[in-house]
Amino acid sequence: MTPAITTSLLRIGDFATLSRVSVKMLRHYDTLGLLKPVWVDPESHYRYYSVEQLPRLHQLVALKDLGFNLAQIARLLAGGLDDNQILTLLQAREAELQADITSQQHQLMNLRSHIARFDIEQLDTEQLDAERLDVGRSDPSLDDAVILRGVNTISVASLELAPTADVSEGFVRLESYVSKYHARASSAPLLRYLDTDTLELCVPLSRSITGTDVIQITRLPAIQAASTLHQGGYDNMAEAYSRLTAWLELHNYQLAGPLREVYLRFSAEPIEDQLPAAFLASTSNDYLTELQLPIHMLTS
Amino acid sequence: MTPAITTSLLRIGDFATLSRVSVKMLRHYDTLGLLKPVWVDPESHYRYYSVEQLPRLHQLVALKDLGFNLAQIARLLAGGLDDNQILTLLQAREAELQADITSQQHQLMNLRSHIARFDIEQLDTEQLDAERLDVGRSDPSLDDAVILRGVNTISVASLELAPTADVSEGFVRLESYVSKYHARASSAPLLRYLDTDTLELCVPLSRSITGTDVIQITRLPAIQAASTLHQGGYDNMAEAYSRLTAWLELHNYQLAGPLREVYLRFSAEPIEDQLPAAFLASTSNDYLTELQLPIHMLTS
DNA sequence: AGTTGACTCTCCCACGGTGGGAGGGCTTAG
DNA sequence: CTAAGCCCTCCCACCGTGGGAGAGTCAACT
Repeated sequence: MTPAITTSLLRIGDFATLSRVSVKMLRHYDTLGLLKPVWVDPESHYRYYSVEQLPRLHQLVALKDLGFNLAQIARLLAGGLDDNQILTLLQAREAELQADITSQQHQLMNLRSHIARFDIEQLDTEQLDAERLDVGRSDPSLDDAVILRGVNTISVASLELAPTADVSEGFVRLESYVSKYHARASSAPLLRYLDTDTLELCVPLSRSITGTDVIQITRLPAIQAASTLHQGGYDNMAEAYSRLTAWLELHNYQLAGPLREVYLRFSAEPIEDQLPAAFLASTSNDYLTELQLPIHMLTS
Repeated sequence: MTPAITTSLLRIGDFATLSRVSVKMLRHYDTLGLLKPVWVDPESHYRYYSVEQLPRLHQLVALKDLGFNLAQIARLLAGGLDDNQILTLLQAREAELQADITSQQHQLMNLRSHIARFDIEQLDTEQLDAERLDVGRSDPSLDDAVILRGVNTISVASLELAPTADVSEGFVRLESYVSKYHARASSAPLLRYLDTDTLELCVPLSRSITGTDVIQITRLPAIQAASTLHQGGYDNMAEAYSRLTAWLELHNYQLAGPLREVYLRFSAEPIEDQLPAAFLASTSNDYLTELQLPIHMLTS
């Protein structure tokens, strides 16, 4: 009983049929060195495979189905990795996949709240036909002025003030303090409404510096925020605020932190003229302010 | 109070800073017609944007975050779609996303069962060191011979037999019946163990034909299957079977239907010689059989 | 032995969203 | 007027997959 298995050679098409992997891909795996044919005719360059290669190919496909890319599969199939290394790769992939799923679930919830909004509008339609004909109406699908966006953590120098205090004087103090250290990051200054009798002015930092009694160095947390823009002077921002709160209710989100006003374009005080020019506006018509309302997504 | 808003024009870099979208992408959106600058200098070709364009850009980004591609976004932003059309698009995207998530969750469970297997092995290692040194051992990460794969529905002509009956005679009957109709699909014939005293022989069909009293035309359901290959004659397939069942236990899956034997390479009876040559083997050493064990994934 | 049809070879291109870089023009502050 | 920093267009790369052109090869049937 010698195990004299003399398997016949398969041409690439037959091997493709057997393995249910396309000819194109087999050739690709060959050039990548993932699965070389057992024999290649030196004259015709025809690739010849053997059934013994099916298990390896199936491993390859299985790894692909786990979401590894071909480079990673090459490393895994090459062997020479001990169990711990393999385990690490698997776990890394697990974490990645986990993260992907979470982010897609967020997408899905987001999408559903948009769809829900349509359903509400359709109900309205039935009841409020008369009114609607007059009103005309903005495009309902594309939240005209409010968007949901992620905001990263920001290192800032901050200063707390009473609501009655002079805000721009506070910013001047902050900017001049930060500029002494040459630590000004080139992003927009902002303000947070910590509670009804505290404002917090923030100026982004490019590196860590030390604070003072009143000027604190902190990191603002990353948030998901409902965001809207207000263009023009600061006297009429009520509209933007009501847009935000209406959106919040409609989409069924919950407040998750202090509101932020981000000053995207504004008038520079003399002391602030080291700021990136992109942020400077010449007239109050050009002022641009982003309102960010931090939210939790309700896991419905 | 005329609304004479005369906004200044922004160069692409400033607009990119404000919108947090890269310059590259702004140019790309321009060429795709998704967001044209309000003005382009005809001499220098410099693009000039206005802050009024930010809301549109933010809509664009929001849609991108919902997973729409740029072509779809173009359609959505172009306007001219009524509510129902938009709703349809949103729902289509919802379904797609839902499907993606499901498939990724399958991936994740699959991945976890591989990881779990490692943990088990590491436990074994502590307890069974002595033995293991002798045994040598196959690579544990890449289930050497068993893979998990999806199998699509297959239209087949089928014939039920008792386990004692002559299988190859049954296949001859099936193949000759099917070939009369020229309805043979070019994939491998298979057998299902319906219960302890019924075998079902199946021959894939390329189109629907009518059956007879004993030859039935059906569709095999799509399954997830643990799959392994057996090479050689049919007298010693026990090893392959035990591989499968061991794998099943190890990975904590549940049986979800009758086992299938797929005859990937075998000896052709004369009557069957219309079969694709890829399936024909000349010696029993070249026989190739795939065992498919349909499984449910346990939602752990 | 030659023809024919099916198969295979290599090489190039495309997708989509994003970024890198080269080579050259434009603007604006000093 | 110069230098630095913008901006322009055009090309290339990623990654996994497939399409197609043009040429060569194999096997089966006259």
